[in-house]
Amino acid sequence: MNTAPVFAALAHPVRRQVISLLLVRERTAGAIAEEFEISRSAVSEHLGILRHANLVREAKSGRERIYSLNAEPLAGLRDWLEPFATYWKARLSQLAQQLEQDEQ
Amino acid sequence: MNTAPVFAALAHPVRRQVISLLLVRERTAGAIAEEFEISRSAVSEHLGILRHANLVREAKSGRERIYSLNAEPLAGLRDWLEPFATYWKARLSQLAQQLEQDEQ
DNA sequence: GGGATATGTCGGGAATTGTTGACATGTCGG
DNA sequence: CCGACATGTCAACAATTCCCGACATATCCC
Repeated sequence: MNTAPVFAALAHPVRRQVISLLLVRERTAGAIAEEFEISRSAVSEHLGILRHANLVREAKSGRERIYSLNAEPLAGLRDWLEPFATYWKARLSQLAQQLEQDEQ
Repeated sequence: MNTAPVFAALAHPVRRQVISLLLVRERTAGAIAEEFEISRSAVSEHLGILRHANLVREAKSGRERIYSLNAEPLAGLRDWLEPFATYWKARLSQLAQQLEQDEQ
C-alpha cells in the first residue's frame, strides 16, 4: 500500500474532519455536506479524494450514497510513524536518566 | 499543539524524506539538498515549512546550519490516529470471531 | 581585505488544489 | 409518467503550492 495518497488526503482539514465524522457512524453524502459551510459539490470532491486514497467505502442505497470509514490505510501511516516513536521514547528515557542524575 | 501544520508538512514527499533522513542523523542544509534533484533553494523552502511545523531544529555552526529532527509533533499525529486504531482493532477481533464461528 | 562557500529570502511563473454554479443521471413517491 | 430529491461531474476561476534563478548576508580561509 502506498502511503502518499493517504498523507495527501489528510492534508486538508475538511477531509480529516470527514473521516472523524465517519468514525462515529456512517453517513450519506448529503449528511456529510451539511456539516460544512462549503458547497455540496466541494464536499463531493473531497469525498472523491478520500475514496481514491481508499479511506472511505461507498455503498449505494437508492438515490443515496452511504459513506463509511475504511481505517486500514491509516495503519500504514502508523507504520510510517513507528521509527519516529522509538526516537521520542529514547529522548524521554534520556530525559528520565538526566532527572535521576540530577537527583543525586 | 496544533496538528494542522504537521499534516500539511507531511503532505509533500520531499519533506517526508527529509525527516526520514534526519532520523538517521542530523545534517547540514547542503547535505540535505544534495539528496534531491530539485534546486537548493527549493529544499531550503521545504526546510522552512518543516521548521514552521516544529518538526526540525536548526543550529548555527559557522556558515553552516545543522538540522536535526524534532519528533514531538509526530506524537500529536499518533494521538490523532489513536481513535482509528481502536476501530481497526475492533474489525480484526470481529474477523477473529467470524473465523471461530466458521470453525464450529 | 577579498574571493569562495553556505544558506535564507524574494519575485515571478508554472502547476496543482479548492471552490462554485450549472448540468446530467438515477431514484423516489404519488 | 412526472416533479422532487440525492448525488457525481464539469468548466471556469481563485487561491495556494512548488520551483527556479537572482540576490543578500554571514562566514571561512588565504
